[in-house]
Amino acid sequence: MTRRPARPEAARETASLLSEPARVAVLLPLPLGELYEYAVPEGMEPPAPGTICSVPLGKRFLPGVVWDRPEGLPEIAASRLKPLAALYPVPPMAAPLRKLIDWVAAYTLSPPGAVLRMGLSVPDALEEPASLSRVRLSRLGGEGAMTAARKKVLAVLEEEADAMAPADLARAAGVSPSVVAGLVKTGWLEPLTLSADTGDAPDYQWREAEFSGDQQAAADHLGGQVRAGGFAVTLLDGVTGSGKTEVYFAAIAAALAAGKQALVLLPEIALSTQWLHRFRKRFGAEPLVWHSHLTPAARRKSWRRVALGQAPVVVGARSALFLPLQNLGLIVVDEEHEASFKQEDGVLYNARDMAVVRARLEQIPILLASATPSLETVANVEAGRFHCTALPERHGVAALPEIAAIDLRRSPPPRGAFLSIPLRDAITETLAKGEQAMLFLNRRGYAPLTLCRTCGFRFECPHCSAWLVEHRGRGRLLCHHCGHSQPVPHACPSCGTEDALVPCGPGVERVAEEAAALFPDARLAIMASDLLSSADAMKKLITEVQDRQIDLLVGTQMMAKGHHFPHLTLVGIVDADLGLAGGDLRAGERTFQVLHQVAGRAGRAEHPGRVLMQTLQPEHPVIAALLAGDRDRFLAAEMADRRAHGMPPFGRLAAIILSAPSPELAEQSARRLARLAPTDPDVTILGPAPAPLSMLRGMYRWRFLIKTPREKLPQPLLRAWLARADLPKTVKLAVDIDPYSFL
DNA sequence: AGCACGCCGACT
DNA sequence: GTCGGCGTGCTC
Repeated sequence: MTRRPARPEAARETASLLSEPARVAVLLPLPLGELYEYAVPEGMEPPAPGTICSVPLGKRFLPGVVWDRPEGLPEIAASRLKPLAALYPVPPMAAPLRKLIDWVAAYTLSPPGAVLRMGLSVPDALEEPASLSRVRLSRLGGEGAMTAARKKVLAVLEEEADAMAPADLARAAGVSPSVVAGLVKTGWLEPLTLSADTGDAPDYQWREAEFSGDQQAAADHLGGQVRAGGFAVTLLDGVTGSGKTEVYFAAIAAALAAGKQALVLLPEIALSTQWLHRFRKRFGAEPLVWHSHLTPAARRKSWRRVALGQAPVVVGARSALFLPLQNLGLIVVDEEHEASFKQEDGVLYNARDMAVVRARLEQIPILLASATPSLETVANVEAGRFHCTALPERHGVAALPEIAAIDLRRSPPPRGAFLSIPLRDAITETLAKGEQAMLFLNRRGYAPLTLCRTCGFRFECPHCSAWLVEHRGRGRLLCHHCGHSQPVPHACPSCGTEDALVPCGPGVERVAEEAAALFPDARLAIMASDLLSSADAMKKLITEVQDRQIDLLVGTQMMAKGHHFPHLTLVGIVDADLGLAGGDLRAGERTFQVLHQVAGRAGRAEHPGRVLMQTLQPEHPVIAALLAGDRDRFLAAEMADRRAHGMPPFGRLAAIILSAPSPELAEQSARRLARLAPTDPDVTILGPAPAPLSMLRGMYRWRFLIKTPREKLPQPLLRAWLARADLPKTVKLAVDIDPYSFL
């Protein structure tokens, strides 16, 4: 280790004598793969790691973060170094977040800069807020002489805008700033104070919740963890209605009481007005909300508030994980089993898992909450790596309503229809009692396949190997993978026969059509992501359902998420087998989770509910477990199955996806890569094979699946393997560690 | 990620 | 003869 010079100036003098400027390594928010070095301008103290600065790159300027210099970073010639351009007036990125970025990069095999991009997603936010002073025309007019210069100013304001910054206004009018100042003084113009970009942190005033004994014990335990600090992972296992949210609110309160911040990750923030409402009720103020649909201005403002320490509680979707919270005391991941925590493009990471990593780097506790925990989490609890706090059901409230199967082999729906007679009868009864019913089908659109009755032609996406899905509401055929859209023609494009196109299979729109014909007096609504234009439309529909302006609700998965419909007493699952068809690794788990969640929509304390599941295979383990209401039996069976096959959580998976502009090139490249595959007795390499979606967005795809034992991380092997691959530039290679999608 | 450089088609 | 398409390569 080199000794620190007694006088820092001495070091600088030496450096300048040798004309060797100090240099720093900077991570740029680009997929560059390595750090770039910059010269520290003369007279500037070398900025510490974490400092956010602006640096020249080519002919533009980019924000970057001064990074810890890794061992063996090759020094480039001093003559090639460009100087740092400026330091941003924001607090430095703290060491745990920098380590998280490096960790996620190494784990996902992504360039660190690509990960940094998620943490520096709002370049504008690094600048000081724009001047907030503006002037506008006064309604009352003013006093004093109306000179030519003053007239020009007023004319510009009349033409151009309601309000302008004084300096801009003077420039636009071609007068000196003093003219504008004079107009303000005489009352022709009035000054405006725009809302500040940042403000004081909200003042949370929480009250203690009224807890049952078990809830209180859980809350005390979690509060103790937060006060003690240190890394600990706890599964908060509790069904809907067990008070799970209130219990973790107690942990958040403990963090706030200790002067720490809390970060809550939720799967889909847009859907959680109910969550925000509960938070507000408990804490008396809103948390800071972060998700990818924020407007640029809101993003900027929120990022600044977080960076400047004005956001004690942040709730967000997965990208909130990379926010620069400086003083974290707790992370909560609610609905931890949700597949949407897995980012499926760009850097492929699972926010739930990376949240655990952040908690470890920050040395703080993290809570994973779910009514249907993932097998990964359950296995970690069983292995003693995670703690578990289970909340028993509340007395008098059934965890799940009674679930019954309708065996479609015995009670098939009438020809061309999708609702069986028993389900129709149940809806009739429910509506007759003045109660609400819900029909669930996890498939958007009218029909998943359209074909020609005469020649058998099927509508296929021109860019993907997938059928086009008819969306009757919009009168178009859509590809659910790439967004391709085309009108539905009258004649078959292949044989030209008119009116021969028939929809095959049901989507929510078609089920709604059938229900509308069967129950013409019922007020019906469809809830699907593509039919609701905005979060507001969603909110409005939910309110209508809660106010009993809707009798019959037909919808997809988005209906299942945390909405409380007190008058809903019947849930009909139109096709319980749908999710099991693909047969991928998580099909059973996913189906169990979504159907469990949908079933939980039926009934509340005073109105017992019931669930009817249409199925062709009531004896299937997943369906049988749902019918028996036995989650733990399902988990145990699924766990045994995964263990027997060395699948996650008992083994590790990684996928390699090659995409190329032609099928030949894709196959050729895959075979070339296969020849370079490592041979390791512990490692199973499946493939190469065409991906199930062999064409996606016009690219032809082949894939490998790599399976290793739990103790053996696949990254070193993959890194070595892929480094040897020399593929044509047009072939894209993506690595998906812990894949969720097997398409 | 940008942005330039660099070779092949339709036009002022 | 140019304008411009996007393939390829570089940025400390």
